[in-house]
Amino acid sequence: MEQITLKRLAELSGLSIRTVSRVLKDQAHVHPEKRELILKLAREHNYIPNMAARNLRLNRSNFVGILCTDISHEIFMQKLLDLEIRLEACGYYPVVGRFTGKSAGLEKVLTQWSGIAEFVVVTMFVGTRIHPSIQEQFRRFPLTPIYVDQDRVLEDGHTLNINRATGIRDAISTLIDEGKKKILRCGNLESREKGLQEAFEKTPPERRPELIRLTGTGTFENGRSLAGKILEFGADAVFFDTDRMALGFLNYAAEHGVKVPERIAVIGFDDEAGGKLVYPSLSTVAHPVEELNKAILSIIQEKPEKPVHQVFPTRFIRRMSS
Amino acid sequence: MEQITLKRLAELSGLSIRTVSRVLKDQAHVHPEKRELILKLAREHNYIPNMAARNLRLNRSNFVGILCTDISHEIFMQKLLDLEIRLEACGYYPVVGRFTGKSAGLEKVLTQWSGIAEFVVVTMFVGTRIHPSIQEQFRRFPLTPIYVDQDRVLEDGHTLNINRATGIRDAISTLIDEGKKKILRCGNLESREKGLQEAFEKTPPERRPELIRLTGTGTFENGRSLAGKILEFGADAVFFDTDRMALGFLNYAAEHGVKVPERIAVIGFDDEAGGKLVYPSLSTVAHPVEELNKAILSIIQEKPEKPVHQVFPTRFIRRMSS
DNA sequence: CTGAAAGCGCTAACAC
DNA sequence: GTGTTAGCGCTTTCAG
Repeated sequence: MEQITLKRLAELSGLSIRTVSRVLKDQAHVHPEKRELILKLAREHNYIPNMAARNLRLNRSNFVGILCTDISHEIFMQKLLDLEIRLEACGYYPVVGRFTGKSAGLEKVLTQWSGIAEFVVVTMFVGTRIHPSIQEQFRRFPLTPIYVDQDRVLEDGHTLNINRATGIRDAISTLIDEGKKKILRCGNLESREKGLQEAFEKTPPERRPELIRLTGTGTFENGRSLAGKILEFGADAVFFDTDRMALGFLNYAAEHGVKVPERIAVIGFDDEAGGKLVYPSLSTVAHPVEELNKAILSIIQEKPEKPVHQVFPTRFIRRMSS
Repeated sequence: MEQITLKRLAELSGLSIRTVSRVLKDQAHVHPEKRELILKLAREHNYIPNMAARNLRLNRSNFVGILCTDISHEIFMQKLLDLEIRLEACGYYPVVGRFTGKSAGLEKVLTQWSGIAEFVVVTMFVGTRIHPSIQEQFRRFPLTPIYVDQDRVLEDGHTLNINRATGIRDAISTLIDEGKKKILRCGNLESREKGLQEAFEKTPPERRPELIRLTGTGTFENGRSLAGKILEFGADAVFFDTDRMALGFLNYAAEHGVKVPERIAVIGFDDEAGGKLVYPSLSTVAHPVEELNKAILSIIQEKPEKPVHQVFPTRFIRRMSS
């Protein structure tokens, strides 16, 4: 179906483009009769403005690029969903692309998005640091990056970071306050270390429980396969670096009749949806999704000259497993 | 940062736009020296073509709208992720928007997407039928809808449907073949009925198990709260209309020490990721995600004149719960 | 009140 | 080999 244009509408009505435009944008100073005529014609021909043309002319856009490692990862998903709703409320729409940290793939995406989006929200797994050459690459494009969760300030764009320590500290503190004597931490994400230490440090030495560390890859399978070992240690509480691992552990516990939290309290990190579905439901540390997205939106709307750099705290969510 | 344009590059080099364009598009017939000069200038000024302008001129686009009820729903998520990868491989990117079936919200989205995307993939929950007035609305926009899973043919666009019966029939047949005597089906989705009946009908009357029906809302909570009742019925197998419900049941079973599948076999529908995480892992019926998305891609690439109407079968995935 | 016209940044047919 | 030019569909300034 051929889309009708302003020009064509002008021809059909015998009026000028300017007048047609006035009517369709509901501006004043048009003779009522001519207005009616144009409106009628527009209706008959299903006139729909071409946003690409409008945006080009106005030098703006209503799309926001979202780059992430893997949207299927639940945390990204949660963030994306929340962000999408907020964007849409302001007439913006997310365009999504994958970014694994490779320069080649990024080049392609940014090329395709140039002139169509103005901002690109970059959310990667923590630990996947943006390489300086990638920043350099961004600088070449007319797209302003909003780096999310890079754990440091990247001067070429806006940076919104997440303080993982707060939620973890509260989680561990709760365990300590409730008298746990042997806490095991499973995983090897550096980002989980600080909160753990803070919780121990603020506890008087004589009340500090024993702390055991066990490395782990972060996957469900890994959590499941480490479960036997963790139980052997005789820990009465375990903090997993990821909900996935914690869920793997709970899976094993359910299979082997290990009582949680009676025999061992379990806390994860991420607040994935699965944590609410299992029995017992998983205590965890949640990302500051809403706060983060509000900040993203304000950047997109206000387009601040100066780079914005903010940090948002995580929070402990207690459920049944602890 | 001001983006440099072809025009400006032409001024700077003292050559014409045409020549600059030739060089930048790597076309022949340009004097090597001039080529070098332009290339140098382009590099220095970070020339990046404006896709909005290019697409406008070429009357095409590299964005595909995706409308769905709720991307956070895992099934949508799985489909979206797979589709995104396929699209990106061909230089297309998904623009996502929410669509709850309301005409007002749709109007806004379609308006913003007109001229920017050419196709809109519409995926709603089954049972949420597209109202004719919505189809009418689509017709007014220069966007071709690709209706997914509407369980019937909508003539104003392409329709790709899912045959739920195949997977469900296989699932139930397995239960029957393995000697289950009392099968309970829980849920009230009409779309789950056919496969169930097919399985019973192809079984000789004397071997047909008893069939009990129980309505259910489809949620995790609902599955959990119906568990007691289901067990009281003395069913030795239960098919849930959704994995969510099945997971709720398994959660209850784990809590109360009910052996699955020994005492009761459990099968869900949807193949959500959570089904692999629980213990015992959930047998389920999977959507034809890849096949569906391949079809979507081929429509987008080939832009067939005639509406495409296809149906894809679901399939049974056996895990530990049955 | 209304219209002519410039121009957003890019493409490409058509000259020379 | 290279330049001129006419748009894509829209907005908006400036004249009348």
